[in-house]
Amino acid sequence: MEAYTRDNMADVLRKHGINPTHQRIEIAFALFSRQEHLSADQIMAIVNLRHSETSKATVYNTLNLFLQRKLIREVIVDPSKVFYDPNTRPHHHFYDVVSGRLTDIEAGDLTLSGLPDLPDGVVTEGVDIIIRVRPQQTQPA
Amino acid sequence: MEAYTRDNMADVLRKHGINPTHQRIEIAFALFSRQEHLSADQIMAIVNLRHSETSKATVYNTLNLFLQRKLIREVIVDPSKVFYDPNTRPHHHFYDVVSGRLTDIEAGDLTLSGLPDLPDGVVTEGVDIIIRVRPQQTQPA
DNA sequence: TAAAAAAATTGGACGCTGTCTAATATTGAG
DNA sequence: CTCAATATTAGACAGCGTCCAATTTTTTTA
Repeated sequence: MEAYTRDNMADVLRKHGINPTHQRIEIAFALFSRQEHLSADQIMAIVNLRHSETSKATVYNTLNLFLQRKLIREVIVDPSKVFYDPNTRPHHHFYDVVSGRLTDIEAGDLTLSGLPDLPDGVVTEGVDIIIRVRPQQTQPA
Repeated sequence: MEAYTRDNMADVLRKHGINPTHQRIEIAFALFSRQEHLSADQIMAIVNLRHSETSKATVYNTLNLFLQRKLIREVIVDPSKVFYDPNTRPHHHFYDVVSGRLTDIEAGDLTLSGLPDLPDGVVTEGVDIIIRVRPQQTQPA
């Protein structure tokens, strides 16, 4: 899988049982071609750059559909908005609390030990690890 | 430090450089006496149980002040609301995605190894680890 | 203590993110 | 092509959190 084109995005959608409509292809293409963490409003802005063709409702419908079908993940780090992440391999995040920028940490090398047993009757759905960072700076007094 | 009373909450506030007003004491008492993760609206409900005396603006002002002064922490797990956590010792969380319940994981026993170096020019502000769990259940087809 | 200054609180308007609904448009099957 | 199923839409709406200017409370000063 080298380049992301609108055509192979359609295939990816089909493989996940999603009917590839224009809007869905554009939204998927926005996320996958950039390989970035984007918020819903950023995605809407990108998709409507040339001519407005996708409504807010469709952006949210589509992102939630992609989430359900596990085509993308959501990243909850900012209290005011969700980010959508086209990388579904196991990984974690640096979060720059000043700029709001998210950076991936590959999960490969990373181990978490000493976790207590899960409470009874529950199963793990996922593990989110977020390293919050800020630009090093001479602190104001 | 055994019991949390309104009187010793005032001391705690003073120790953190916060002027202990009625409203601030009630809000701190709500969080510390319960040792639970509460959202702003839950805190407002608790504080106004007997007679309404604290406005929404004050609840938010106060929680943000407590955060600044590092009296409490915020926990960002639910896209729709922030939880406030009176436990500032290093620890992490189980989050039941169905009930929304948060449970502490003491950081003591827990180690994270294999972290890549920080990006240049940034310093760590904190590490959040969230284990998302759901009640074990025969899955509907 | 009284008077003045500083700090905190307030209601309500507001903005933003995300959901919902009912109407319309598009798609796909036969 | 026709019909049914699916997707999209605009706009109303709801919830969380912020902001503002006016008021109240607290602290300072004398």
